[in-house]
Amino acid sequence: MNSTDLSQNGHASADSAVPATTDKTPRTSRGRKTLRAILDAAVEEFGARGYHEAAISRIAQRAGVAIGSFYTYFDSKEAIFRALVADMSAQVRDTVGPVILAAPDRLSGERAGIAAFIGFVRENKALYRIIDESAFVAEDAYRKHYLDIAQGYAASLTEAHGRGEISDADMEVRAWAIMGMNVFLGLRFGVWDESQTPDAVAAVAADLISDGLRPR
Amino acid sequence: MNSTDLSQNGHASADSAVPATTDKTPRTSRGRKTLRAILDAAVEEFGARGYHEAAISRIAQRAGVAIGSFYTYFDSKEAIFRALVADMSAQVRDTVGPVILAAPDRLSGERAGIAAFIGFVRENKALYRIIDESAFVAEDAYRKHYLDIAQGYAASLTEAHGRGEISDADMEVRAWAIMGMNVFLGLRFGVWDESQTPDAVAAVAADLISDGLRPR
DNA sequence: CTGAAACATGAACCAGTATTCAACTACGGT
DNA sequence: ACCGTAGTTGAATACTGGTTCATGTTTCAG
Repeated sequence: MNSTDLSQNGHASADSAVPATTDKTPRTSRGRKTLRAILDAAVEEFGARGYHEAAISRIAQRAGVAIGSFYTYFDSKEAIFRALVADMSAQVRDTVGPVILAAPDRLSGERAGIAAFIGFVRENKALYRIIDESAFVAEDAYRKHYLDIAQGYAASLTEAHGRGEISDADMEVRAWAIMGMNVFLGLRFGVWDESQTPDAVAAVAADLISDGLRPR
Repeated sequence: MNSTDLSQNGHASADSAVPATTDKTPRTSRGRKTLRAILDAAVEEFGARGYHEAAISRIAQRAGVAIGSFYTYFDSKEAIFRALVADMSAQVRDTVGPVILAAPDRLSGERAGIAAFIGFVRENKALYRIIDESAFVAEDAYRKHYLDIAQGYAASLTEAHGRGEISDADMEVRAWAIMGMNVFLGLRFGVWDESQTPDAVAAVAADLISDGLRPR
């Protein structure tokens, strides 16, 4: 269910006379198992109730541990939330990115990417409740998430242009435009309503991205 | 700064043996002035700190009234937030909609619409902190906002297709795609960074919508 | 086996703040 | 000028839930 480190001490501190932010990484396998349980419970809880309605006590309960144990692994409610944001962010990139690159050309890649994203969303409904809500809870993490994706996206669009696969224009603006498209389609046709197949939605969207609205 | 009713009693109740939800609409000009002050203060407070960090006491302070006065006009924190969501929602529609329709044809309308939206966002930075956060505070209001816009958008796209101005495809998907585009561009180039002109961004986005990425 | 480090426990603490309410003042029609 | 209604006030109330901590248990290297 997760993929990256999930550590909260982003900066691996070496110097430390004062106990710094005590390292909370588990050292035994029992610890790792408990951490995993807390993390999974947190995704459920935040996903179901959102950040502010979510309660540490309830996360602990879902995980089957005492409240105190939560604080053995995380410094605060915000800390675990940030860890989840970083993790989900990586998951999205690791899931959708490769799909786009694997396509024979950029235009078909876009289509596959949208379908993959919608599919991912359906399997991970908590995504919006975590990443999007981070805009109001941990704005820096939110910005980093989209800025990182947009940057990578713009770079690969520029490459595609170099290969003559797409026309020229400001790739950053395009990256943000396409990203927004994906996010909204994911919300509407991934979270709110699953009556259409991801492929059907992706086909329409990819067509829009490829050829625009202008009649043939 | 506002535009619609802002009443919280959406359903104008006529029958009422029990004082129902006491009508809080101001009756005197003094009352209207105070309400206005509270509303403006609330936009500031919510805009600056987000829903949960915002405090009624602080809104009252900003408005220069006592806490009790707040409750003379609103039943709760959520009530005023919902009123603001509805109001901003209407403002966006009333600002951007006409711009699109005023254009000679749909494609140039899209461009003008995007520019208008980014411009609006720059003048109303609290927009995202209110409408987007409503997804986590008053989800029904959030859904209504986007569902309403998308519906109107899809309908007008269908008309444009009828006039032969745009190609055929699922207009609802297209509406959501374009809406997402706008929202993200507004956030990135309206709220986060104003180094580019709305027109420049709109030009790139409109070009994408009109002709797609495919090279000429 | 053994002791120190890891880990677990949950009652108690505490800070923040939404909401209430009883007393008071200004307004506007007559 | 007078009175009922609208509006104002802010201290007190009530409650929620994040965080701490002293105590107890498990793990594991030596």
